Amino acid sequence: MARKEDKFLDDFLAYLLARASHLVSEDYAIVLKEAGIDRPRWRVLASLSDYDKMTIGELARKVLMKQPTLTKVLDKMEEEKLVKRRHSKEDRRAIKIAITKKGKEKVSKLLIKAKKHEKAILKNYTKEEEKVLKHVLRTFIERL
Amino acid sequence: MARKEDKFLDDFLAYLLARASHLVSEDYAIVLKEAGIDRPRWRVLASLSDYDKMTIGELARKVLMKQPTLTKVLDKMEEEKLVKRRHSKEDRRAIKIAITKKGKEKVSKLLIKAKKHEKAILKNYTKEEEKVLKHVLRTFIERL
DNA sequence: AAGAATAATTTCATTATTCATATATTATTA
DNA sequence: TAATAATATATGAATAATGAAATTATTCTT
Repeated sequence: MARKEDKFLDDFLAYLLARASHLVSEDYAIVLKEAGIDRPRWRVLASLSDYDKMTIGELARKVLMKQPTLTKVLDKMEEEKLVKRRHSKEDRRAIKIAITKKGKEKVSKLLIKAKKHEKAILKNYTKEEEKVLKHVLRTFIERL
Repeated sequence: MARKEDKFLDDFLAYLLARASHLVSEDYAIVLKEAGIDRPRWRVLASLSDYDKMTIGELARKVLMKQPTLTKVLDKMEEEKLVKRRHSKEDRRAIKIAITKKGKEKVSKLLIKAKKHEKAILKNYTKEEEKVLKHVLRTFIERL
């Protein structure tokens, strides 16, 4: 058996993505564990640090969870005072999720660590490679 | 709010990977559903189509599952006659998993469809972009 | 205003996942 | 070589995730 690329999986995009994603986020999971937070919560807080006051539906798409799953995560996070629920003014069916002060404090340190972690992972690649990688991933997300 | 890249998540590698991976594999899940197979089984069969007779531990790493999870998946797949267990000759603690004729038949059509699906996803990108993307992903996997 | 659609929640049954541990085997080492 | 450690897999119980309905409240369409 010669080159890896001759194998199906080692040249299969969906697999390369899944595996790379899995490894990268598993690697960062150590940081999360130290901070005493799990992945769903981290994702919610990180999302809210970009877009505060999303509806639950919007947030569910961002964090790659099903809506009923997210509802339950938010129940716990609300109890822990990391997020708040507010009825949307525009659409009173919808609920806007906002991050609390406590939530912001928790996430701000993690954001810095996350960026450091990413830098470490990308240090062996050129700026150009990083640019292509992120561009392609970003456009996948837009198109799919 | 200007560009997406100014947001944390939209420039955060782990998130871009997770989301792209999620979307790509969700898109292919339609094909799997039609074929009446679920993701764990598909991953096992696809892995075995490259490397037949892996031990359970090796396979678990390939398919991104914990060993106990995989053992249970294999129990079902063995019952369905998609795979076989054999004691390893070199190490009698270990068990080698082999794909059966039925398993091969099942997976061969899916491999073709998977490649088609990938081609469709990548059609908007240059060969060079595809090369960089896969190279970076592959080296993540090797290094992490 | 009626009916369809949407947002979120709740419930329930099913299935999956994890953790810790058990068993068998192999490797190490004193 | 006997004891100990390490490895590969299996198992069982506890926990969690998922999917599919049914529910409530609200908004949109005509």
